[in-house]
Amino acid sequence: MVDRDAGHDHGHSEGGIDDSPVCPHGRSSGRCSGCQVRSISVCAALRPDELDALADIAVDVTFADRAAIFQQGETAAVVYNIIEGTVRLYRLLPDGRRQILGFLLPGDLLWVSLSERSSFGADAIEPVRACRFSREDFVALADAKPSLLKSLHAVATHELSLAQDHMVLLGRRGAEEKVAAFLLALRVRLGRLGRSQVTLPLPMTRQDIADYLGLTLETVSRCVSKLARERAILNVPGGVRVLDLAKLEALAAN
Amino acid sequence: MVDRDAGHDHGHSEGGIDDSPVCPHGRSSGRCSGCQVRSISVCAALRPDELDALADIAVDVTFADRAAIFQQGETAAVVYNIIEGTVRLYRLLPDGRRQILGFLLPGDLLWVSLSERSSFGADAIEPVRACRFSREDFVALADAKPSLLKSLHAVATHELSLAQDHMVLLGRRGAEEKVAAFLLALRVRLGRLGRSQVTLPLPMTRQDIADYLGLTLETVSRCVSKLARERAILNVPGGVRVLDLAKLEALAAN
DNA sequence: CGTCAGCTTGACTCATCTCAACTAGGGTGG
DNA sequence: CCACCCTAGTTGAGATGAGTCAAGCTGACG
Repeated sequence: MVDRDAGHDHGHSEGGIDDSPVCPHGRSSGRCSGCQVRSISVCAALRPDELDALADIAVDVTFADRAAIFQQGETAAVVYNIIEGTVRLYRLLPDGRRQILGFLLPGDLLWVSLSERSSFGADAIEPVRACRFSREDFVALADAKPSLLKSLHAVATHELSLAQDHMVLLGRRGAEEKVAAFLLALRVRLGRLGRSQVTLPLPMTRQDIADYLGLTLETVSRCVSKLARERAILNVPGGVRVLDLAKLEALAAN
Repeated sequence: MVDRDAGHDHGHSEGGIDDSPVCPHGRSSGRCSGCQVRSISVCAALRPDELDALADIAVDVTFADRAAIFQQGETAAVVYNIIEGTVRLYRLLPDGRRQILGFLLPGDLLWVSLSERSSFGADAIEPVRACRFSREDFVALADAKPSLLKSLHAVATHELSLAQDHMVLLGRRGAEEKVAAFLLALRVRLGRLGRSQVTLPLPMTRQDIADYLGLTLETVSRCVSKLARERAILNVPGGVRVLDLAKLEALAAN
């Protein structure tokens, strides 16, 4: 439990590389409207003119693989909308134990609990492109556009529901069940993004999965091997292929 | 894992006993403003005139000890504001395993994830008094009063943060640590309600605590006994007295 | 070609679960 | 009023799932 996944030690690199506006000083129309994740993110709630207002306060940023987006305890007054790549959210205990709270995929919103210091950290686990808003701008826009605020609320409610799923998983499921449920949930989310339902990319390490599921990396590895041995999945480089969906679903027990 | 806590079998009793408005057909002024939990609930965000609007759509209801407030899967189009008593929120797996998602205390908001079918159930674990709103009324009011909507959003954000605490607890803490952390968190919440910080009432059963912490009731019992043996707490009927706060905090390790 | 991070696998340990017996308090009905 | 029952809680002894420690594998990269 001590020299666990040194990934976040790469931190402080403040991965922002490209900090220029999407289309510097350009006209707004069409910027957000061409966004590939708009239809599945908060922005979907906005009318075209509101979208332009949003585009005016948006900055396109990228983070390198393993870059820290922000750290637990930091007061980051920003909101990100993930466009591409995967982000892990985590919370650290004082003694170094880590719990991964969730993985963010394109279309997901990453907000630092408005104005307080963040209770969690976030880093990129593959190259990430995101849309950044300053907290003030974003809040001002939300104040002005009730539809955005309602949409935000819907997002928060949805996240709460995901958090509840996660609690059940952590508190009341066995190791094998956890792994199966994790893969199935990922499958569904990728499906909603229009990605393959069969070959699941796993950009996170075993340690990440373990910290997400409340297990050790060895246990995760053993469970994955077991699933592969039983021909429920097939290990492929960088991910996993679902061979027997029904068997996986039976193992996940819901 | 089969005949666990039969409490929710008492269900379907639909505990609503007193369904009459707070002050039937009466004038509104002063109803909500005299509410003992107003200052700590969503309602705190409202101006006096808005409070009157709220009072007009509020219905005072009570639930008997062990009564189901609503059940998982049910489409309950309501929002409750807890005034008195304790409520447990739970989620059931198909095979009967239960995870308690949280305990609601006076001032907490109980909403059924607006308009969808509820992914969790709720029941009273002692006599409960609550303020009920129909979903439509509540949403309409939130639409009309942005301050209420923002307040709601703040509540959701706060709950998300609590859920994250809970995930860390479930995924990365040992049994003793879990029990200590549970007692400390309860202490803080009761403190905010102006209740004793020393004698903590525990209206929930050991099984409830176990299902909240992801343990078995025997393990909870053993941990409580151990804490008592070490003079960190003292078992008193219906609850627990905190003897050595520092020791408890050390055990909870945060 | 050597190194290193990520992953796998095995052997053993240990925390927690399971099963079971027992105690205490409260309510009920004969 | 007492005998009984029922729920909640406690405690012990033994079983077991997951953790720990350790060795070895593999592919990427300098």
